[in-house]
Amino acid sequence: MLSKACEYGIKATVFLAQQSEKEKLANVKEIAKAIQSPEAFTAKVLQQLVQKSIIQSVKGAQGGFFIDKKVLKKITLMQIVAAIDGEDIINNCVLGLSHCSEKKPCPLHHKYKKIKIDITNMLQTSLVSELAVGLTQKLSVLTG
Amino acid sequence: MLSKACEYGIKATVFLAQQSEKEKLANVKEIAKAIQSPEAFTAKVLQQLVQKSIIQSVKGAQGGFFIDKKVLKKITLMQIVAAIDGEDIINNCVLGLSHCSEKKPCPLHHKYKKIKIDITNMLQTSLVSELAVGLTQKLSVLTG
DNA sequence: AACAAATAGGATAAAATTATCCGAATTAAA
DNA sequence: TTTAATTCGGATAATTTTATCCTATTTGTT
Repeated sequence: MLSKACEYGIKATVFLAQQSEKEKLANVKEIAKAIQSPEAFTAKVLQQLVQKSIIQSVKGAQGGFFIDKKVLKKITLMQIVAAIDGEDIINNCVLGLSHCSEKKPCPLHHKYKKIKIDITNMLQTSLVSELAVGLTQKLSVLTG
Repeated sequence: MLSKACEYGIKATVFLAQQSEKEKLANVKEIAKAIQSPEAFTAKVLQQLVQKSIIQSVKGAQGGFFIDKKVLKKITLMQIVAAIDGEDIINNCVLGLSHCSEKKPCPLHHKYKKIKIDITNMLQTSLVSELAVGLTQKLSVLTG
């Protein structure tokens, strides 16, 4: 469903959102520890998110990553997924047909349609900030 | 979501169901052509399905694959997915946590719960025979 | 009996994904 | 000004997935 890179990206962003609420930077080492992910690989994912302006970075000693407070409340999961995995998850046919459509549907098209819409909705309406609140309130976890 | 192998497996089985209704065998070449998949790789997938007794094979000249009429009407997509990809799609956490649960949920757990149930239902209630009927009636296609 | 058409299955190759390593650039702190 | 911490980005490696190739075996047909 989601690539490992994307899973890391989502978890890292939620963690960063939590830190940014406290006006804190977090560096790769802290992030990788918080989400139990390989450090170097996580660094690559963070780079992608910086390039797409979803998160921001500060170079040099005492540097790290953070999320701009102005945009923090508007970041959706869809933005992260699109940045890392692209929009395949929303566009692609469940059986891999290139031109699956209402007119020329694959055998599973109609049965899968609603699921795809639900996934799209989940990604588009889930705010990173909201997930971070749940984390802070210990209603959810990033590891285990 | 589904691996390529699994996509081929589902399409091949639906095609075979269609052929088996007509009491026809189909060999790898015919199947691969019908579902536009690489022949040798498709052969491997078919082998897996034979091993799990989802389809049957006839060796030697004029041989090929078919589905036993007695079980044809009972084969679900879940059986095929489980045979090829395993049950990860049903069991795994959307963010990759090993022990994601109601008690210790990942940040997306509750939002993803219903989707996972819907996917499970789709796979468990979709009969290969039913999908084959749609194909025969030209309500759906396996290629494109 | 010989041949040709098939599946079975092991070995190998190619491609994609995941992961690591290292050097350059940046910047705060000593 | 030097040093240390850090991101950036390129190169490389490991693993998994996808795909191909080849040989043995089976079996219908000639």
